[in-house]
Amino acid sequence: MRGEEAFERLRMAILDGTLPPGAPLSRRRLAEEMAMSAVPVADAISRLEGEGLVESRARAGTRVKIATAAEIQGNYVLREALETHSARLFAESADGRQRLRLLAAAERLDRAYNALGRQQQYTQALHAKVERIHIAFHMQIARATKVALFADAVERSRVLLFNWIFTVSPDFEKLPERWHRDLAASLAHGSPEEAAEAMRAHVRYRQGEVLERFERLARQQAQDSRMVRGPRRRPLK
Amino acid sequence: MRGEEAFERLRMAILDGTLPPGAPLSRRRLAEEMAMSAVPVADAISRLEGEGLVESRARAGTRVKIATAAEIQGNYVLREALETHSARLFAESADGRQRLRLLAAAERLDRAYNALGRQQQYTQALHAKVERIHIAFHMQIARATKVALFADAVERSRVLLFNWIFTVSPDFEKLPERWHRDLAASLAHGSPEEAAEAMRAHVRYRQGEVLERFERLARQQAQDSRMVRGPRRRPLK
DNA sequence: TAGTGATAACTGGCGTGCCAGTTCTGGTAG
DNA sequence: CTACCAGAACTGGCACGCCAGTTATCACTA
Repeated sequence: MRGEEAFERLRMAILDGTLPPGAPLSRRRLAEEMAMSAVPVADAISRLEGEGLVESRARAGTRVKIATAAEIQGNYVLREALETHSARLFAESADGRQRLRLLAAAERLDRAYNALGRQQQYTQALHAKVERIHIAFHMQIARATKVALFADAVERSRVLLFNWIFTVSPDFEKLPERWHRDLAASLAHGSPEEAAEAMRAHVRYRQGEVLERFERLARQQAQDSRMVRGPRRRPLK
Repeated sequence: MRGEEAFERLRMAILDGTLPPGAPLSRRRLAEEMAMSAVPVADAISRLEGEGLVESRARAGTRVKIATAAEIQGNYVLREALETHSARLFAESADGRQRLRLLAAAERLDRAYNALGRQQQYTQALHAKVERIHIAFHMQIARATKVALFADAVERSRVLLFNWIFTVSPDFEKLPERWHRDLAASLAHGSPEEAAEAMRAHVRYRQGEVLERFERLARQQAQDSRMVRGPRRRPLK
């Protein structure tokens, strides 16, 4: 029971940005914060490591995983495979009610993104909120297939990027006005092939931009740490 | 170190059929067998549970997961998504050497299946050996993409079924003579679309048969356990 | 014989504590 | 100031042992 609680709380903290990539996860400190012993915390961390959310080096600390550009790239490849099939299955077999709900969800999601684009400045809290709606939209498609194993795989792949994407702040004002509404229309009214192709374009759409931002960020951070390696290493957090 | 060892050994034992679906995994017994304490074993089991290979109920025992028909079905859906994309990427970007190697691997794999079909009787050891070649063939396609995250996802989905499939013994003599050679030819010489469609057909090929066998097996086992529930429950192992 | 129930054996969850290895800190020498 | 290094502080891996809850056993009853 306590192990489950530790797992869920840590997972949530990573996903909502409370524990950003690179944040240290000390077994003892977390155990104290959650009012339990170190054992269930260690088990939770071990499971999170299995999901790829966390990285630990024996006796040298555990931190929230910092993705490499290659891993971001890989995540997009994986998602293209999963979500393209998800779209195909949706177009093949979703019922009328599911199609209508998807169109409505796309409407809400686009509104949220457009509102984000009109904000004066970027805040992670707002970004996190909209990304949660975004993930819900895609999960609505995946879950309509009624195949739990498949929907779970889609969710895991989304969750990985969901964490990583916080380290960049996209140009929200440049996103297409009808970004998801057009996608939803293809899924709801198009053939399976059209739905799959629409989703493929959708997944690929921001891949290049995100990758480029990540690489720039990684170069910058490498340079930062090289600069401080002269006199002394900086305490990471 | 010991935890890693426990994890790998248990994983291997599940995959090669030493621990078939339903086999009990007692923390203390395994710890004794592997000459370590219960902690690393518990951690390994926890991670295996995260991968879906094992199922544990608090204070009532842990066993190797017995798949339901719905999960088998879901596994095929997931694999269709992953492997279809895998095939597409292979056709798009594999180099000449990789294509030649794939054709050769298909040749070997078909020979192994044909040999299995000529065997007088089914033995699990032989089946396991051929299935390992089978999985290696598909991983050769996935790894050619050079996308680790994606190849790992393909492997995980394969591994799940790899365990479950042992509970049925297919009609090996009815398998197509050139089952994988034709697939490999499509991947090595066809367009990305042709490759994807060939893989789709390949994945779907035995899905129906496997599912039917599983359902029949499940019904039979349910009936068995209902019969012995009259006088006394049978010790499961 | 079949059914029942007390109980012994066993299960996974977890608290405590030690260990060897890594990282951080502050004092010292140049 | 900078470079260095010894020791303090902290890290994750693991052993041990207890606990509450589940399951198997077997004498006993009808």
